[in-house]
Amino acid sequence: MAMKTKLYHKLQSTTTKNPQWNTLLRELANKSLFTNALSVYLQMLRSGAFPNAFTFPFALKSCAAVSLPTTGKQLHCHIIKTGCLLEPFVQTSLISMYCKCSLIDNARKVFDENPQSRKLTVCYNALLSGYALNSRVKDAVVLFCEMRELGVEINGVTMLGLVPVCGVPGNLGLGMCVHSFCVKFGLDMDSSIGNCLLTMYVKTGEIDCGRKLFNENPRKGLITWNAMINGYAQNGLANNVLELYEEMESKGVCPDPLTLVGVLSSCAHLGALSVGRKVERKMEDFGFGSNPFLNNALINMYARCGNLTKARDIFDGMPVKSVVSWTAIIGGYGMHGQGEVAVELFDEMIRSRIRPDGTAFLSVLSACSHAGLTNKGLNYFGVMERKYGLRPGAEHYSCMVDLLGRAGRLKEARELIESMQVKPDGALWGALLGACKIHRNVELAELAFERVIELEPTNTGYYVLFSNVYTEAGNLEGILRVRTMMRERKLKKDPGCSYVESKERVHLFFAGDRNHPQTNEIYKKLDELENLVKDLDGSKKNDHERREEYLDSMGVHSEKLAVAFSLLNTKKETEIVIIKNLRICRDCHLFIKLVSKIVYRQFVVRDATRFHHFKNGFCSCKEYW
DNA sequence: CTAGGGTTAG
Repeated sequence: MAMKTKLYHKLQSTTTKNPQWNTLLRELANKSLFTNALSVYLQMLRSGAFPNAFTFPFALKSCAAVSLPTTGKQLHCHIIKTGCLLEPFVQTSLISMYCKCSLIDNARKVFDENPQSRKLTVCYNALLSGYALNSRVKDAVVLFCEMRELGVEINGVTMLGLVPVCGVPGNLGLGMCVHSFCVKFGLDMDSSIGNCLLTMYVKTGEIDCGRKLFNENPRKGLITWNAMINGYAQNGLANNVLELYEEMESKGVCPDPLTLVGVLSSCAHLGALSVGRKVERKMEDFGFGSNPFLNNALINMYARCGNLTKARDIFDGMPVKSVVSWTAIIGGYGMHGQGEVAVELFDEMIRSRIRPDGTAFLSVLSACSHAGLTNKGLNYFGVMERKYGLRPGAEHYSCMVDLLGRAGRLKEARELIESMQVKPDGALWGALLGACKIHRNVELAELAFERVIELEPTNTGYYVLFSNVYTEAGNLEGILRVRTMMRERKLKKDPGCSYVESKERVHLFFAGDRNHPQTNEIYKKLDELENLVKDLDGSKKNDHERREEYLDSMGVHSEKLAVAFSLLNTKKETEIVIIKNLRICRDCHLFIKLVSKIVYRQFVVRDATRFHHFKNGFCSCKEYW
């Protein structure tokens, strides 16, 4: 009897206290102070107060936000003990928490074990968004069909869960089907769903469909602009990004960090340093200076635009460096041939207990391959799977083939290809083909070429590369065969070009180009340079190199024009961005290297091959000749 | 006093 009274009193006192605890918890959770909210929850338990159906949603939300699955499971136990599981609010939060902690099977179990879930739209919505989060396309679709069969009400939030599921390449059919559902339910005019559909289209690569939705949207919000800008950015349409960003500013829409991330990433692709600098200033004006996403994007932008010092400063100044920050700076050093620094940084990252992921490994492998650190690269490649359980993807294999191939270890490169589990892609055979060109292995080049054009039949760069293998072997018949092949397939080599950014403008050159207003000056300068270079390096050349030089002096490569232009118009280290089908040729590389020795000027050469979207003519100030 | 949702970096 005494016990009963004691318990009764305790319950009495705690029930009166509960609302206070709950209020505190709610306030913290709403202010995104999730860790604090969770410690308040623990304090509450210690003080003897009982959590109730009003407590759990906030505790679960906090748990989901900071992704603490263990705490989440404990909460689940408390919910069962207090008998709150049947509360719809609690149940939904619980499902959502498991989804956000990537414990989707636990979420499903909660859903299945409580028959009333199947009557509640909110429970379905929580689970559906969980499938979306974990990209379980099929499960999401099945769940949606089940809702329709059972006649569960479908609302806007349901579609917000379902639409992003379709945002994977190759799922356009499904995406359009879901889009038509939105129209059918009259939900497509909802601004959130409109944004979601837009994102879905750009993620499937249907950028034009996305743009159509964007244009048709009468009430574009910040998120709409961001979705379109980042959609362009993710599809490599950097010039469209800058154009749209300008339009956005002219309409007086204020950017947020997400906008600027997309813009910076496009500046990085284009080498548009001056626009990038403007964005950096804007970032500071708006007080986004310490946003980690933006700082990572800035590191990448400066690194790709050749200013490694600045990139390093930003990196060093970041109080918390994520694996993305490390990858950006490692990639930056790798890109500029400073493989040793890249490797050191990678090791330092591991020492500071940041776990590398696939992309981080890719950056260090590529750094090794460019700097000729073959054995280091092989070592990392081994560690990647053995120690970190990361299965190498096709891109890692391409990098390794490049690494081995450049070092002349063609046999090993070939063996690696034969041993790999993933399906080889074009880049992989292309890397082998490139290596065959360097090391003059015609036989293996023929095999690599055969494979690469099966996968990328319209990539003219590979035809040219292969024909150069024959050129070097003096095989005229081979050259002719490749040319015929190109003609039959109606392939024309895209003209390569190079550009230099100067005074807010992009100055673009094609080979033999005479369109630039300063053409005469540029050619005069180039002539001067060619002579200087010949004098400097003429003595120690073998016949082969002499012949190449001769062939080279026949053509005015776009790189050379860019170098001459930059000497005439810019004062400091200049970045020359090269857009060719494959990569800068050896001769131009040599030319630039020698010129920089003669004139004591650094040139940063960046190959933007994969991002050439110049067809619409980007220029940072919209003037373009 | 309570649940489900849209746009970011390497």
